[in-house]
Amino acid sequence: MEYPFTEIERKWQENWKIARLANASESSAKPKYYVLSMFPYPSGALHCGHASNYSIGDAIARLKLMEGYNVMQPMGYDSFGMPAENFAIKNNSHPRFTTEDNIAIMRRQFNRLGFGFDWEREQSTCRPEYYHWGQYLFKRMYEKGLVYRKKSFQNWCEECNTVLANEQVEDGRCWRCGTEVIQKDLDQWYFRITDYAEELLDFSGVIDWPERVMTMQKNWIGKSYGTEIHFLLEHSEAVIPVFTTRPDTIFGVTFMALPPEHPLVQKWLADDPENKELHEFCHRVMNEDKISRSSAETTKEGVFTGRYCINPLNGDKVQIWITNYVLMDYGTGAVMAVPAHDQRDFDFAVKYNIPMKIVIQNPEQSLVLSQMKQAYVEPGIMVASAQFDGMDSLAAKDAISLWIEEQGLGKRTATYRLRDWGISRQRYWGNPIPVIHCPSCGIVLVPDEDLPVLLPDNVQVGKTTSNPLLSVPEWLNVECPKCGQAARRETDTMDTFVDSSWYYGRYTDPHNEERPFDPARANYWLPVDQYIGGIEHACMHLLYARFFHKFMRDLGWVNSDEPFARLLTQGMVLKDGAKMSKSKGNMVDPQYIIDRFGADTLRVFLLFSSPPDKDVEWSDDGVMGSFRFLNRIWRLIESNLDVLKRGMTLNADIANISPALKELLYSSHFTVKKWLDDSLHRKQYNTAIAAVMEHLNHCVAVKDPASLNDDELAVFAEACGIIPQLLYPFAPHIAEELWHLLGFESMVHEGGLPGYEESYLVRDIITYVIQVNGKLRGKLEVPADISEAELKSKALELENVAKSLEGLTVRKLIVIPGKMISIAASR
RNA sequence: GCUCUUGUAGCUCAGUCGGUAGAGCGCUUCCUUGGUAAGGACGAGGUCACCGGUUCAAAUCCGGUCAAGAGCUCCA
Repeated sequence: MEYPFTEIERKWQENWKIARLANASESSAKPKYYVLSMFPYPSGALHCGHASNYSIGDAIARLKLMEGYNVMQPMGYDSFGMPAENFAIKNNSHPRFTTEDNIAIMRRQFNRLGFGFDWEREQSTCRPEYYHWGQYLFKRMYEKGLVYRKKSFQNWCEECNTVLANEQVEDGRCWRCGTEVIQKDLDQWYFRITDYAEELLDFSGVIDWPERVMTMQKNWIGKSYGTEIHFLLEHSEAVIPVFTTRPDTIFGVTFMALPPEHPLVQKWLADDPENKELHEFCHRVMNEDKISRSSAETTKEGVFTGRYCINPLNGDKVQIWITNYVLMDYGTGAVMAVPAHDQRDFDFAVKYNIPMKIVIQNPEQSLVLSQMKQAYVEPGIMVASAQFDGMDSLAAKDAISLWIEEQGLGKRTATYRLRDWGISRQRYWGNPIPVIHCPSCGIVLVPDEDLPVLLPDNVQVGKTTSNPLLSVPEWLNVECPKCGQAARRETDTMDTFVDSSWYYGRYTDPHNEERPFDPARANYWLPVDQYIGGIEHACMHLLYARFFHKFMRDLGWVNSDEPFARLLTQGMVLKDGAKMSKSKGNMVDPQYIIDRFGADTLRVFLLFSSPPDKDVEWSDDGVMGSFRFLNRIWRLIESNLDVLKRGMTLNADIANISPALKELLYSSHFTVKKWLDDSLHRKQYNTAIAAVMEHLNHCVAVKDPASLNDDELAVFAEACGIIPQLLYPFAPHIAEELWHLLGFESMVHEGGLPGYEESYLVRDIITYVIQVNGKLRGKLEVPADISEAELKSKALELENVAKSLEGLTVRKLIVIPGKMISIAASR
């Protein structure tokens, strides 16, 4: 007989709704706990990955509910973006409709899984009530000087008429239409995230983040310390600032490497239209897509400009080359090349026959220029470096930097790998940037009272090759809010990562019509106590959200430094070792599992199969195992209901119970202790569930409970009675039903966390293991209060022990209390 | 190339302070049963990837090797 999961799950989902279990309010005497799982893109029917991720969040939410917190667990949808637009094109519909349809499907399935989401706080980023405040934030950011427009080269597809992200360029061609991608100099909107680079490196404001994620962010931001030095252009006033992390090699500079985009290069090109070689080279390099351009495999190339600059330290004349391996947007966009001590410069110098100069000698084996096969990048002894000769190169770094500063030739500084965040997208389905372009006033922000700039509905998605917004004249053409002249709206929309950078704040005050959220309400809930999501967001979403939070803090809207105090990065659901995906055809439909075995079975399977931060390997047998586990629990309690109800009214006198029941008593208390530790502190729900399984085995081992005496019955009833509580975070429906069957009027979480008695964890008979020279030689069952002397003599008397000690002298006898005796013996 | 993670039963994974190698699934045998993709009992199955070190004692600590996976990789 299968337990009636369908009725049970429907019943308790209804009861929770009536009791408003998931609806959080700020007026509570309990301490708050904000559990948040990263919101999904509304793709329609849930897949196993959703079920798995949100099972973790719900387990945490329910644990905290039991623990007595005022828990908020909201849910929403990251509904703007290309996938939604493309989905609508494919289905010949409008993204607004397809998105809302999908949301309805997902909400229904979330409810079928029994997740305790506060639907009164639901957000969807494509709704005007939400994106209104994204525009408002954009404006505040603009006012703070954190938004700017910059012309820069972008991957551009002529056919689609849009900018492509780096990952949308495949072999130099557009991923959608296959058109060759060109680089186009475009005006794009940027957020000045680099202003916060330093602070984003500091994680002292978080409580518990995976080391891995923090390392990834630190690497991504990539702070490097170095020195900025100014090289003077020969026969000119112009200065070329360079950034280097190796000031100790400055005396070895033999050429200057500039990218074609460098302003000086651009000026020379304009001044010298006849120089074909230069023009052709620059044109070719600039039109290469960024991926292959910045790949280490790309062959280094360059052209000599015929110009020189002067090394400020030794007055050397330095050739200036235009190259394809220097990036305009890192450091100062110029590299002082030291071929003898940098592999990239070495490769380039060899190819173009540029001289090299050794300025750091290998103390092990002297370098000889003509014999060098690669650059010498290790530390060494300074040579050919004027007053620094003979110094250790590591010490020379500081000495030279100091000298440069004293001479006013430059300064010590740090550079970051992190770039400003380009947020412009030439697509329809995104949040419109609230800007109007006026021929006389220039860039004018849309006044707050005119927000939100609504996305027009009457576009024909997919019918135009360019941004569909360009084809809506009544939307596009407006009066300038300042001067009233005819003006045009900005047609770029914002990167969807902007929408997801502050949604956690909107949940705290979801219906505010005056502002994104009321600081008082936000500060009640924030920071998010537990955030849950995939590690793929380590350097994107999680970094952007931290940036936004710090910005909002600087505005005085929030009083915390970090948005997410604790972070859990969950694993994926795999099948046959690979991620479940439509293209692989290895999808499992969670709805089928829910219909056939129930939501509780699915949740238990997903949580039991591995720790939350590791991947789950899908297994039909594993699902069956979870289902059987719940059925065994059901039978245990349901078939002994009358006995159990009576037993729960009794108190046990442990002097009066059999050894078997004593073991059960131990199991109850040990299991609760382990469960509390696993679920609450270690967040290892798999082992917490395994502990319940083991405990269940002990309960089931009690045959014929009706024949137990009253003291034993009390122990048995306690052992069975804790199971609903232990099950609640993972399988809440069956837990509530069993709790209810046992006669409780309340809901499980109102019973609080289960407790244990330390005194029941002490056993009065202890099994000692005896080792002789590290080998197991015997076992000894003794009372717990035995004296050490007696224990030792008993151990030595054991037949096997005595035999293995024959002819040997005991050198050492170590007693590990409560566990074992180790005897070291030799001749 | 660099960094990190993992390697334990057929499978998925536990193993806390170094102290008797464990759960679930699967498997063997048996019992129950004309509601069975069911229930119950007993059991088998491990060189803890490999080599070395520390220790009375190593899956656990240290060093090395191998294998698998992930991230970064012209960042001056």
